[in-house]
Amino acid sequence: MKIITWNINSVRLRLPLVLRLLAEQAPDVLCLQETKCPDDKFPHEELENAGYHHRAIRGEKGYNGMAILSKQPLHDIRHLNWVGREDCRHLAATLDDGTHIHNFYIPAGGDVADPEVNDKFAHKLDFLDELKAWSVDQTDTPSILVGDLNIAPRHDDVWHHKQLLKIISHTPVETEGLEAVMVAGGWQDAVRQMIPEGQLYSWWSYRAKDWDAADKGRRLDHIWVTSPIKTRVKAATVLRQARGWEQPSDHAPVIVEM
DNA sequence: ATGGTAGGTCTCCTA
Repeated sequence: MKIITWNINSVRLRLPLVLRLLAEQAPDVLCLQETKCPDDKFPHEELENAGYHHRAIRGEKGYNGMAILSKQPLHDIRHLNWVGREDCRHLAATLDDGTHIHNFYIPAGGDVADPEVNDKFAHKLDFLDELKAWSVDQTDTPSILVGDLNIAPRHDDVWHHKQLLKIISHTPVETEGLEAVMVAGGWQDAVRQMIPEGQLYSWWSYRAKDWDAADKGRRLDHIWVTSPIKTRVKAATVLRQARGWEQPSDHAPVIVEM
């Protein structure tokens, strides 16, 4: 089984890229974030024709938005509200074999790394606290957590550790917070399980003149599994070339095979 | 220290 997570940054604008990914990679399950698409405008027909007959969607106008596209049935489609909000940052479903899939879009957190003056950063830290508390109950279930977590936890998940210590996505309070979530849930980083060494990124800013040459990336997108299924992880890849496709997302797809 | 790009929507917000 192959699962892919991708922050698509508008599923309608980039539908051709989604179809290309599905054709080239043929994942069993594709989890999208930032669809920016209300449910009544979701491009069902094209995805149905691509063979993804099972779709869970949860969108809103303009911001956020989640989707799970699958070749196999999706059961018990559900979501939780986080930090007392109803924004579309979580969507979950269960596969035939009982594996739970949780698709997340953690708040980016704004620019100033101080929760006292930056409400968006406070929101992000509150989200992490709730994720930690929720994770305690996931340890014994066969679960996969994927998504744009907007945190690059390791030194080699960013292009320059020291230069990014005060930059949101790599501040100690975030990286330690994410580590606490992993410990609480017994989550295993499936990508680093397969690629334990070296620089690895899944996001490159639109603002760079030449993202590929500069290569100032961060690993913001993740695929985790709980302990009961960690030995099933067989391969992991970041599809870096998708960042170079025509009119790309600023995120590359992250792929795990189990 | 600064400004750089992109998408959606209604003039600016979020990333």
